[in-house]
Amino acid sequence: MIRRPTLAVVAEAAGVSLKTASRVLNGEPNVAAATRERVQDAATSLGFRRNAVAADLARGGFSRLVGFITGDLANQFYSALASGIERELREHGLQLLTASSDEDPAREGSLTGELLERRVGALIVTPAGADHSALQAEIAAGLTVVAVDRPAAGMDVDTVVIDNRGGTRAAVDHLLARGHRRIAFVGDEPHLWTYQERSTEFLATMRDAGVPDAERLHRSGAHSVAAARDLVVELFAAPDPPTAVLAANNRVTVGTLQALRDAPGGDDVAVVGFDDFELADLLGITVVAYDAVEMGRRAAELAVARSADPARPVELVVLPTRVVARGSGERPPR
Amino acid sequence: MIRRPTLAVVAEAAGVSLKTASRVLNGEPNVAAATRERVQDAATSLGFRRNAVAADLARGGFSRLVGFITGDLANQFYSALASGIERELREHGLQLLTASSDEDPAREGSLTGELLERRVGALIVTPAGADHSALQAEIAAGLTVVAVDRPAAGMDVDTVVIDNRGGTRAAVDHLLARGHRRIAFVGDEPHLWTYQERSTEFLATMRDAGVPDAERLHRSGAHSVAAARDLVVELFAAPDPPTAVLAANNRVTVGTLQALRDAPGGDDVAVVGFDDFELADLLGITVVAYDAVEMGRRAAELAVARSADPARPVELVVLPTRVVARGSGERPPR
DNA sequence: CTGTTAGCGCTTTCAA
DNA sequence: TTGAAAGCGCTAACAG
Repeated sequence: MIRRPTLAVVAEAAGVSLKTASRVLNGEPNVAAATRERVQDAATSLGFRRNAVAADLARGGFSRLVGFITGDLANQFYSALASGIERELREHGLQLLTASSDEDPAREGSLTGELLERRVGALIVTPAGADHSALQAEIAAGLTVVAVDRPAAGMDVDTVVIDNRGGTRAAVDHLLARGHRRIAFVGDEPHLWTYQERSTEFLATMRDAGVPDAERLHRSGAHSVAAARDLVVELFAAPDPPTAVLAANNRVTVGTLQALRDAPGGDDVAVVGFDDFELADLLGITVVAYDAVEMGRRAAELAVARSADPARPVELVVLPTRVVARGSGERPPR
Repeated sequence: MIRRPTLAVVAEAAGVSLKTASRVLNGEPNVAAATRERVQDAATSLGFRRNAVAADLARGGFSRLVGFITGDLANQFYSALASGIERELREHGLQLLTASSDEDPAREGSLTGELLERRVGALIVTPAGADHSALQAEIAAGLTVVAVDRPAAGMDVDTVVIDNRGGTRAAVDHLLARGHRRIAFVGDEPHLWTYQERSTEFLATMRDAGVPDAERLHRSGAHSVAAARDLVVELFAAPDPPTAVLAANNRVTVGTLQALRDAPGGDDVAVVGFDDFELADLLGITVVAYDAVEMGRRAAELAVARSADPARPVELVVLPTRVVARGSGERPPR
């Protein structure tokens, strides 16, 4: 492997000291124009490329990298986050280091370790585990941590989430306004924070509307499309079935649609799904939508802000949601 | 910001030399068990965390980072690639640095530069631009480059692609076998390599089947869902319309479905789409599918292999595709 | 089995 | 406006 020219080589070629070359290549002021030009020429002709590894080491402290630890990069939602994060970081000359935890808390821990070894200046996390005590120590040592999509249990860090409660309430109101009373709620695993928010608000909204016994049509545990489908099939096999379904996330929505497609009269059931998805438009599915890319961008923004000013107050950003009516949610009760 | 303990501090606390501490913490052999334990204890009690930045610099050459430059991380397909890459890299103790080019060649260039400054050991690229001459010099300097999804024009590097031609032929044969002759092809921008492969093979397969004038129903330029929809509407407004459509990628497939939904008799038209997508199953769309995560994994594998042995012959990996019949592609011609 | 001595390529005082 | 010298925290010979 061919050696790359170092700053020293460039300096020598330009007939200046190492420091002067450094000044020029970093765009620092106080260099004579002629000198500047000489250095620049030498650098380009030698094919010089600064070594960011060495630069970060010499500067001490943190590297110009930011880590993002997430459940599964292949997941539409997380990759939208990553995209927003990366874009914002780039504006600030930072680079993004991504790592997938597969939603496994143990793995989340080891990934955190690896990123810390790389001396990331900030860590953006979609917290999977419940115990982040290890991170606490790091925060004390000056590490910036930002939680995105859900809060980090027991940690007082900057956080970006969407308005889960408001979105849920809007969705339920949307259905109530069209005359539905027997509205089913189908949610993911109960230990998930987003589930809890949505579930709680569903029940509260129903109660506020004076609908008794909303729990009867309230289900959880639909972590996969298949599980959601089964749950919905079951709901419609029972007496006094729902006339509308609020699917608490996009996987549940798909499962619900599968179940309704095969059920007699399934076409008449109103459906509102939480989370937008690519073909919801084509399928005419009414959803509670929000901007995941923006969510990532805001998280990165917070990370940058805190790195710059560690003393600033901890911030909680709540992004809005909106109901996008596409047909499925506007059907009247049978 | 609190200072982190360095190796020297750990060594001192354990009463050994710096090098011995280094040996223990890197799991190198030839250390007495007692010493090992002493060092390990000191490290944990001090909360030591090795500095990968310093380690990489000391080792010289490349860092243990691999860069991935891609069109748009928010895109389902690219994020699947990223996911596969990241997983494979982790197996080898490497970390992934991602960057989105927005399919802009200029941006691709500057991102390349930034990653090179970080001294990435390899660069995995979905080449957007046509001119990679800058990269050529880097390859000569020992950089490993792997192209994924499409070849890098004019560069002789390891490459992972899918069998675009085989997939196209299989799709066309699938339709021909059901009696279709008036088969339309709707493709993306003609300058895209994948378009060219699919387009060419479509025409060749039609010719081989003895279908004259296949060009009549052959269209390109559908870079967005809307453009695809318009193109399909147009095809069906003309006399002697197709009885089947081969949509050359998933965006085109969606546009095609939108157009057919609104067209009289659109339900009878057979549709096969290139690229699988999340709800194809629910919608009953027959597609040419392949494994994007695996594609990423293979690319990372090649990157690792070449870094280990720069002299190995350049490899071209062609991943298989398969037709997944779900209904839309099995309709007979009217 | 363990330690000593040089750097890696850059930034950063502090002088000149 | 420019330069000299001292590290950043670690690895890598090479000795003992």
